[in-house]
Amino acid sequence: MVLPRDHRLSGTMVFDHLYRARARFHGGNLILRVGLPNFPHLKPGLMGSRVRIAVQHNRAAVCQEDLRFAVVVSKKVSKRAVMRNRLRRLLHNAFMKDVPHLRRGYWLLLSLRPGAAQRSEDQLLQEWSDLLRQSGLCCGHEQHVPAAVIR
RNA sequence: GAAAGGAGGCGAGGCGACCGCGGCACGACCGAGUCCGCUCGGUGCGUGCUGAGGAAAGUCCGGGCUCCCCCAUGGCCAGGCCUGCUGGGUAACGCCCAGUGCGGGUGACCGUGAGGAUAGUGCCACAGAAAUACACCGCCGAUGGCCGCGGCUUUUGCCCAGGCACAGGUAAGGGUGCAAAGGUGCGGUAAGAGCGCACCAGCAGCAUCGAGAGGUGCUGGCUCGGUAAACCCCAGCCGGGAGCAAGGCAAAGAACAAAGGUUGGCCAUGUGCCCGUUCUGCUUAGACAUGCCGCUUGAGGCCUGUGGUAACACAGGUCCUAGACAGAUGGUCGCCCCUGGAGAGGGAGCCAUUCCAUGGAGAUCUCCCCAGGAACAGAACCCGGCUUAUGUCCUGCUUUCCACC
Repeated sequence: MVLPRDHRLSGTMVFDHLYRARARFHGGNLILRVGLPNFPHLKPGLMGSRVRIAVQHNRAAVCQEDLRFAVVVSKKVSKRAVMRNRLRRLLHNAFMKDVPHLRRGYWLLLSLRPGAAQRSEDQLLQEWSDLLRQSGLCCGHEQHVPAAVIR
C-alpha cells in the first residue's frame, strides 16, 4: 500500500521541521512525532495546483484540513531492503485505514527503532493504535489531547 | 532401475477483473504570451500503453562517462602491481575459451597461487649429535696401536688363534624433525657407501614431433633440502585523484549564512532559541539545500547466415523493454491447471471362510470440500566479469553398477 499524494510528505526541510517538533510519543518500537502543517517547507511537486491556490488565498483553512504522514525505516532496523519495504507498506496501510477517524490539521512522522524488525506485524499494529490513542489524534478521544499539541 | 558427473533453461503456475502508486503519450481544463495560425507552463481530471533481478546483493576486479591536478610525443631511469604454464578471445580485465604439466576419481569428470631456489643474499622456531651440516646410540675396527694362547728362535726378534675399542672407518639401521644429501633390489665390503649393476625419480646434452607450454627417444656423469604471500631476479602491464551527492543550466535568497548529529538541553510549539562540530572564500562573493538536464540506445537484446574445436568475430534482418529522488510493483477476487490431505460413489485383479455367497484390504476413475503454488531477495549513472545467497523446479547429454532381451 502506497500513500496517495494528498497524504504524503516530501522534502528535506519538512523532515527537519518535524524532527524539531516538540510533540513526541514513544512506544517500545515506534516513535510518533506530530507537527503542524508548514506549506513553504513542502516540496512544490507534492502540492496540487488547487492546494497551491488555496494556500495562497486561505492558508489557515487549508492547514486545518491537511493531514500528511511519513514512515522512516533506517538501515539500523534491518539491513535488507525487502524487510524495510515490508514494514513501510504495513504502516502505510494501517494509516490509510485510520484516516477517516483521525483529526485533521497535523503532519505525522513515524520512526521505527532498531528492534522493530524482530516484532510481529500484530505487535507493531497494536503499538500504532496505542500511539494514536496516546496522542489523542483519534476523533473519539478528544478529552485526552495533550495541551502541547492544541494550539 | 539405482548412484553419480556435467551442460543449458526458468524464477510468485496460466488467463482475466477491480482498487492504489511511478513513468510516458494523447485529450480535457486552468494560466500566461500572441504576428490570432498557435506557442509555452501547470494539474487533486480522463483514456491508453508501460513498470525490478538472476543474482538488482557483496562492492572484489576491469572499463565507459564527468570534474580537478599533472604531463601533453618518444626513449631511458626511478616507482607501483595480490599480473605470473602456453596459445587465442575481448574495449579491457585478476575474466572467458582451447591446450600442457601435476594431483584426485573405476569412470564420466574435477581441482590447480603453475615463472626463477643452478643470479645472489637471507631464514629454517621446537626437537635433534648434526639444518650445506654431523657422529648421540649403533656397526666395524680390514689398516695402525696395545694385550696376548701357541709356535720358531740362544736372545733381541718374527709368525699367529683370540681379545681391547686407543687411533680411525662408516652413513646401512635407531632416534628427532616439514626436511638428514636420490628410491627399491642384487652384488660388494672389516663394516658400509652410486662403490658396481638393473629399474624408477631428478639434472644436463643431443635427436625428433609441436605455433608454444611441452611430449617421445638416446647418451652422460651418478645426484644438488625447503622457503620467492622473505628481499630479490626475469617477463608483462601502468599518468594521479575523486566519483552521478560526478558535473551543467536556471531561479530565488543571503552571513544574526548553510549543512550534519536521521537530534543533546530549554521554552511561549515554530521561516524557535541555546550548546558542540564542519566547506571554499574572507575585499566582493560562491557552493549545498529548490526546479530542470545528466537519465537511459547501449562494447544492447533476439533470429538467420558465414568463419572458428571453442570463447568470439563479421554480415543481414528485427525489437526498444523501469527511470524513482523520504525513493513507485502491493492488496482483493474469479476461472482453469498442478501438488498434498479428508470424504462419497463405481471398481480390474487379490486374500479369508464357504456351495451360489459373505467379509476384508484395494491399483485406478469420477464428484465435492480444505490447504498450498515457493525460496533468495528490491533498480538508484551505465556496461563486462567474479563471488556469495536461493528451488521436493524443468530439459537434453555422459559415466559406473545391477536386471532383462
